[in-house]
Amino acid sequence: MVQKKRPTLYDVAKQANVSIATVSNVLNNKDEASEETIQRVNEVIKQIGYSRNESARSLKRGESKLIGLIVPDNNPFFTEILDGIQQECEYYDWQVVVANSEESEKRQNQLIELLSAQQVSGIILAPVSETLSTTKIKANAPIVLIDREVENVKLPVIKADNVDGCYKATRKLLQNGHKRIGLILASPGISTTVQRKQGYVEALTSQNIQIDEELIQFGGNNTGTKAQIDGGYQAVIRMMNLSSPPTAIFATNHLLMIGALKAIKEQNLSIPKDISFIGFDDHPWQEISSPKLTIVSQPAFEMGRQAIHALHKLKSKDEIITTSLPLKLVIRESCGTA
Amino acid sequence: MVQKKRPTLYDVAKQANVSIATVSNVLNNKDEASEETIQRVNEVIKQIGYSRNESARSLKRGESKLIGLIVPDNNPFFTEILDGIQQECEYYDWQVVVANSEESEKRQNQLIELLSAQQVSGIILAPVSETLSTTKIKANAPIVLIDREVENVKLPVIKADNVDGCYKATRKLLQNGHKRIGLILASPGISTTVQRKQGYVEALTSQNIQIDEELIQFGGNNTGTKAQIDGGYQAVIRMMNLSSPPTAIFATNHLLMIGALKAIKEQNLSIPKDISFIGFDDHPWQEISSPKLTIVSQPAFEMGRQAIHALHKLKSKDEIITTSLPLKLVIRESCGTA
DNA sequence: CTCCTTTACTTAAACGTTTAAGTAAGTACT
DNA sequence: AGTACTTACTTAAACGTTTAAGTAAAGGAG
Repeated sequence: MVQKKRPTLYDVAKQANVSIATVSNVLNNKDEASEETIQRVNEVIKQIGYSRNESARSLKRGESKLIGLIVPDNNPFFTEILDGIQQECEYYDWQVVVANSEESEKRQNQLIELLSAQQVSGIILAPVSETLSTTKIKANAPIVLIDREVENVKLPVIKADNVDGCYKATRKLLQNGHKRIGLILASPGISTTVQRKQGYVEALTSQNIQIDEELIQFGGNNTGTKAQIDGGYQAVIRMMNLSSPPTAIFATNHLLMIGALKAIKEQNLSIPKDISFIGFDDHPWQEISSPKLTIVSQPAFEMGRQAIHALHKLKSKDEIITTSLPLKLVIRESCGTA
Repeated sequence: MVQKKRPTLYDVAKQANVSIATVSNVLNNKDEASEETIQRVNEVIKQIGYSRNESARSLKRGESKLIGLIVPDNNPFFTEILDGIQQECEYYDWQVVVANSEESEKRQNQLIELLSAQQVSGIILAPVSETLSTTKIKANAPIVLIDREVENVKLPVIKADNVDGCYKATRKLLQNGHKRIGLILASPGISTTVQRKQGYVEALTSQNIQIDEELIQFGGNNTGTKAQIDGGYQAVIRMMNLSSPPTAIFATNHLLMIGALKAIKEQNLSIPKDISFIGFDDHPWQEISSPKLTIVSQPAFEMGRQAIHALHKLKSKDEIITTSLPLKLVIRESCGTA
């Protein structure tokens, strides 16, 4: 694979009869060259097809034009976040390196290292654990947390208002007369789980309904699409086997929801006649599901955008922005009355 | 944002009482140091937490440990490809920069430039147009095409066997007695569209059935999820308004399929009783759709893996690998008899 | 006319690696 | 003992930028 050598500042400088410093100044709009020279240099650049060697620049500057994104998996929620990040990065002329921690803290910390070694300008991190080892947050790039928070760590975080979103969903079911509402949660160790449970609990207690721990099932101790779906499936099976099964179910993430719906279908229960249902995350296929599902919808794209925004503020003004974006309850056809 | 300066080779060298060259050799397993020195250097590295400045290395080597992935959008198919790419990159110690061309050739070529400037070791490209401008394939990084091919370009390409896959799907419908089969295609300008149409045409002509161009509808001239879904929707509407509407429909990508199903539902047609249906791409939610859909399934993850493999072969042996992976027809419940 | 400032540059060092070339000591062979 | 090879290093240059410091010429103020 023979690759032509890319032209350098020297090539441009020679052709334009100036020093490399001048070319560099022109490239960086330093306004220290005459209009005429700027013109000439730019012409040569275009003519010989010069573009900057970013490795050299990064070396000198101590910072590349890359930002890192670390997600625990590539599910559609994080893909939508990536979308938002990419759009916003365009403005800052950043490129995104995506890495997958696979819900492993060890891997996550390796990735922070690897990205730091690339001299990334910043890292957007959806952390896997509740506690980020303090050694690691000294990574040599600024970090913004997304989706999930960690305790005792002073970092910007862009998250959804899980408590409120799940409060609203649960209240909706309560308003429809449900008293026994099954809650399906993901892994206990992450902040979103804690907060989603909290919203559920607050809604019930505000109506003086006792919490029945049997109705709260964790379905996401394992990683991987299949495992998560199965977690949701098993959670429903367990609930429906209770002496007094729920009349409504709230699944608090997308994969859990799919598994839950599968179990409901297999049990020959019809939504919303036999059981009411609220799911999580809106996706195109829901337009054709029947019944159309009432869901809690997350502003994933916007979260991505805001994360970049927060990263920029952190870098330029040392400002720590923490944003909690509202969750929307999209009411469709899956909630009946008890 | 005060960042501690990262330790360099010098820091390691000083502490270990050797020259930076020796440290470098140890780091790169050059086997030119005594066992004792290797030990000592490695200890110092761990102790002071040294890790290589990849910008400096890239500058010297003329190549970074990054590879670029350019996709036309972030739909789940490409996300699964990314998954495969990431898994395989682990082995080569590469990281992935993902960029979105938004189906724009201009943007795509900009991105090739930008990635080249990052000194990427290679680029995996799902090209937007049938013809890649020849100037551009001279990018200073080796390129492997994925999913789509372009004419007259000698590059490795990892694709699905679209002709065969769509032949099989169409034949299935023919075997079930359907004679008027509606085909919904994406944008005419990409190779996958051409090939999927070809598979359909071959299946029909092998049964001596005349092609009715009215039954071949393009739904994907526009970019964006909504637009694609709408394209599938409109395609069905147009078909069903024909004097002699189809008795079966084959939608050749995921978003088109969702739109098509939406239209079918709105027309109060029931699958497979009133109309038979074959879709594209398998995703978790299909487990809970009713009826369960017969679909053509793409090995996206494997395509990602193979792309990295092909890239490596291209770089190390200058070998141009072209792979056409089989498409699988997953038969479920959406095909009835005519 | 002299001095000062501004403009439009140039020079050269530095960023942190890799690597070719050099070296000094030890071992092996004749 | 002399030569040749091996081992285990070191030295120094180079990769392509950015940028602080320097400079020469022109313009303006007094």
